[in-house]
Amino acid sequence: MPELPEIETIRRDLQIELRGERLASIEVSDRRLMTAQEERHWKEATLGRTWAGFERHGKYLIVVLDDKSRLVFHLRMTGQLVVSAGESKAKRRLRLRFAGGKTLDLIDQRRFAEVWFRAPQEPLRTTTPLGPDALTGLNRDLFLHILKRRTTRIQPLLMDQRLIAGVGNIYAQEALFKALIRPSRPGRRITREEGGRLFEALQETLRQAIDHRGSTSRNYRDGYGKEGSAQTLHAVYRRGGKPCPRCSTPLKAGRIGGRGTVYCPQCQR
DNA sequence: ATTTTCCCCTGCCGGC
DNA sequence: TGCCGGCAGGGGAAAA
Repeated sequence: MPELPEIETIRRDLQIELRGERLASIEVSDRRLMTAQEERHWKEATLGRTWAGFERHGKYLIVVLDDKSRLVFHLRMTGQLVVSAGESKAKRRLRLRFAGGKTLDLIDQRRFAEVWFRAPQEPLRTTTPLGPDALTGLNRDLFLHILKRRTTRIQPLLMDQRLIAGVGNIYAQEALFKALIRPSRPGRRITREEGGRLFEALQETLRQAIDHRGSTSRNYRDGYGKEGSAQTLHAVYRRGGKPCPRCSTPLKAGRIGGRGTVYCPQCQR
């Protein structure tokens, strides 16, 4: 569910709410999240530590503690990180309490979210090596270089975290619509002009979504537990059969790489 | 090498 | 109203 704009929104919220806060307690209520041994290790290493930095790479959220150790979060499909002033009855997999009285809950309907602890000098070791961040690590030339000579279709290519980090199904579809390119086009068949257009479309799509605090179609919530409004901008995502906002032709729904995709057969070539 | 299928989970939605 | 299959935004492993 959450892609780059959603994680960025949560990152900013947590930075405002939790920077300088000291971790006072850890309650794990889903053993699938970490073993008892890992929980002991977390407590030993992080209790009493101050939360100093809030970073993001792609869809990973990275909290830096005062000793430079890090807590790494990946929310997968339905994870939420929600700060509350004190009490909250939310069903959660993890609850962190801070000395100042605030609470951070990891809420996660489908229980796919993951968390890791990383010691100060330890590499991040994300599950796969990540490509450059789609917002902060890309430029036009690098983007064109990534597309060049790749036979893979453009939509799964945009979503491949090893190549570009942060883009998921929603924003890949929206950027392709904005750039008037079909999701099924092989990367190598994208011209320089189209590639430049797609790069700009992707940047704009991500920035606008951040400005709207992310897309809530179902599960996503920001760091305060509130919905985003970027879903109001969606032109194609989950709109199969509905009229294209540009030409009114019915949008076409299909599957690419085992994932749903929607595009305008008239506008996107 | 690339692409598809299946799986990890839970809940929702549409169709019957 | 109730049941059931299909589907969901992530991502990895295994199979094709």
